[in-house]
Amino acid sequence: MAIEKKIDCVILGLLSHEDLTGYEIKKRMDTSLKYFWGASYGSIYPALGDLVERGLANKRDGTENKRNKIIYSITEAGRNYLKEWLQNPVEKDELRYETLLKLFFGSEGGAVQAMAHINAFQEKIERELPYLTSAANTLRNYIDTDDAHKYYLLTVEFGIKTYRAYLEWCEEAKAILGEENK
Amino acid sequence: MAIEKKIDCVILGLLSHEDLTGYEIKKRMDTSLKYFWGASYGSIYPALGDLVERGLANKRDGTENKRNKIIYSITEAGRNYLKEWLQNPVEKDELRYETLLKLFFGSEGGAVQAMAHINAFQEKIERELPYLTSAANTLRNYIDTDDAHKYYLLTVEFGIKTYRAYLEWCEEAKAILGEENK
DNA sequence: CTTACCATGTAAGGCGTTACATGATTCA
DNA sequence: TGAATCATGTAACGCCTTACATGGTAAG
Repeated sequence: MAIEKKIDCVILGLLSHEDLTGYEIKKRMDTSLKYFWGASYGSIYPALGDLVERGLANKRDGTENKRNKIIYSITEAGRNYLKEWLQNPVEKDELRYETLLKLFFGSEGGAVQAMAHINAFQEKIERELPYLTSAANTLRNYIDTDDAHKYYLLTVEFGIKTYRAYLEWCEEAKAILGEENK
Repeated sequence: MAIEKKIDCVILGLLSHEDLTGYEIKKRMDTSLKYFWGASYGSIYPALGDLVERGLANKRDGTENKRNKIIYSITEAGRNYLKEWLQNPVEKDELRYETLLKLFFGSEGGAVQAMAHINAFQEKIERELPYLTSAANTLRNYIDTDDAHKYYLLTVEFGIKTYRAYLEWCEEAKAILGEENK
């Protein structure tokens, strides 16, 4: 009943679906998980070594024509560990919106500056939203081939819904700020 | 053009509106800012000392009938520092949704368990949303008394919009998961 | 031939939480 | 009188990012 380290759980979660290298794990984080989680190599590789040491994962050599490769897979113990974490209630969801922070103190910088932050935020969201909608479409097509797809879809839908709410807010926020500039 | 530490900026931002004690700063974080930022005493008090040392804030004794109290105020240098940070583009908005993480790996734990996580999330949001809407109403009433209120309102509206999107998603997510249970 | 990508890892250092330690006051 | 709130702070420790270090391969 130890307090599970999140990085371990993320990695085990990914390994529960397929065997992966550290590099591939990082890629998954930068694509599928990037909308709600992140990690760097500096935490992934040490965590992988740790997982093997604790018997929660196995490593094997997967070198292909001289390209160095270590493939990790989940063990029975690892799967149990993952399941236990999954069972426990969520401890906390953490947000750190620097954009909101700058806006909260916006009166110090003025409306023009605040507007610029909102625009930058809006552009970022508009740039990323298409990836989410196309991911959702792909997942919907394969929803019956693997149970896991359904769960992926859930998280993607979460992203889509919140991103759309963000965009609505951007328009409203700019309207509120715009009024005083007349 | 140093890379500003966020905790410094938050504190200076709060001090830019009014003089505060460390305790009061923590309270602001736990109420007005809690929807998009957080900090503990263990980071606030050391940061305050640091700010004073660097000439960005002043401290004075504010002891009232034996109750120990140190009141901090922002200096001119502090205000400039804050303004510079406010000017710079946002570096990153960070989310760490443990709920989404557990859902992403939900196929390992099954629909019932996933549903429980969604329900817990939903209840938390439903519990907090009323505070946001009432804060928004209050702010709208005082919108003309202080320019800063407008910016506070912006962040509260962000919370309201995203929270409503969360709730919509909860219903949809449960519907998707519910189908397979028939 | 050079850019981008594949691939693994370490070291230093920053940042921040948790837990602890202490004590006054207010209110029921 | 006990609980909640006001009030300040430190120490240990954990976790993670950034930057560095290295080298192979594929594609244009």
